Amino acid sequence: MRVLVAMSGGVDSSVVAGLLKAEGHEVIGATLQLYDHGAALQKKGACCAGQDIHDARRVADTLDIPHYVLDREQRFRDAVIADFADTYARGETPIPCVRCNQSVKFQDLLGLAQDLGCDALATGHYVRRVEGPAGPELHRAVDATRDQSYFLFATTRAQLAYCRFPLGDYADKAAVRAVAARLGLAVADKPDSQDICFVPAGRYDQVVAKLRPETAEPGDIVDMSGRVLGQHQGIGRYTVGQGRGLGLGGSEERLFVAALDAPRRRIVVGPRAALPQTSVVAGEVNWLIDPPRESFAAQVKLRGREAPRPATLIFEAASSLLRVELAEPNIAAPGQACVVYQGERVLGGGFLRRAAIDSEGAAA
RNA sequence: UGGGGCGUCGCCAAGCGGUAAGGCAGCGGUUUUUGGUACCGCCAUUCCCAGGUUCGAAUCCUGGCGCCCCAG
Repeated sequence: MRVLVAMSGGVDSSVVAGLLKAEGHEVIGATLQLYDHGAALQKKGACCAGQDIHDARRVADTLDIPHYVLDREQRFRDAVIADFADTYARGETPIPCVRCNQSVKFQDLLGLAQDLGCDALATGHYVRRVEGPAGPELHRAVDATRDQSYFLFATTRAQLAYCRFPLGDYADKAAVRAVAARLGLAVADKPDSQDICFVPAGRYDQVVAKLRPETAEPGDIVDMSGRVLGQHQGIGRYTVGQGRGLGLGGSEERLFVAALDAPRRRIVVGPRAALPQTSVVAGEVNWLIDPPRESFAAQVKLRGREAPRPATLIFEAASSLLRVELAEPNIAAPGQACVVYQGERVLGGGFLRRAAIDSEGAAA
């Protein structure tokens, strides 16, 4: 088949291109230029700009496949970076990787693939696409430590049907690197990417502040009864559940961010034990199954690095809200993803909405 | 300017003559396609200042300085 490979310039997507080529497919490589060259060059381990574009091109040359570079800076700014800042301004915590997957990757790039007459779009994500009785299913990667299914919950069923994720079955990253080496790819030993790709210096509160200055304005840090404990230097530097960076000393018990009150620029803090919630609500829900009509038991993952945990869910079709009752109370940060799993399979998910504590917890 | 109390790391706080606990904050790191969580490491040669007593004091004495409280 003819397949378009999203090549970031990193090891993973390079190996995907190499594997598909070796399997005899007609492979076309595409790399998106998403943000400023100059800034990106300062940073190691980023993707989608500068050096990475060169790396992708080198790999394409090595594999002898056509390679296209598409300038999508404007689109990326609008769909990912702006949302990133806006979300902080609302007092929530964004997941840029999900927004990026939702827009430039699985919409734009997928559209390009179709325009080029491709049969599929392949990426280097660590997830598995499993053929089930009712069509393709999205499953967690074999290597649980690298699984990226959390970031792909918003993928539509149509997108999933068209996508391929060859790395989901690999035991670990070392195995992937071994393939890169075997194929003679120059990026075999390239460091893994990490952090947010579009923030060169690793200080993204500054990036956010440039777009939404109010996120860097000082405000009160209050306890759950509204008592002022100190000052913060901008709501954009915090997320619910965070313990560091508050600068509040003197207490015996550590204090964590319980809620962000954007309108009043307040940060509500409390002891860790006061943070977990039993009920959470998610919006912008996407289902990879037929939308459930009745409540059901499953597992949910509320943060990228935690394991899915048992919960009972009910989807309100009318309001398109997913209501979740957690078996074990957990900390939920508005803006983060609430991904629904059934064992290894991703059933769907949404973005966490703010809970009552946000408006009531910090009574004046 | 009578009486009482206190001054130990940014904050809280052990120590009561034997050569500075701990917690919080902070810093660094590990982990990680989101700076959460978690975990690891670092963090007062010095105890408000100056003398003195002692082999030896943050711990005892004297004098300052600075706070706080009760009286006026």
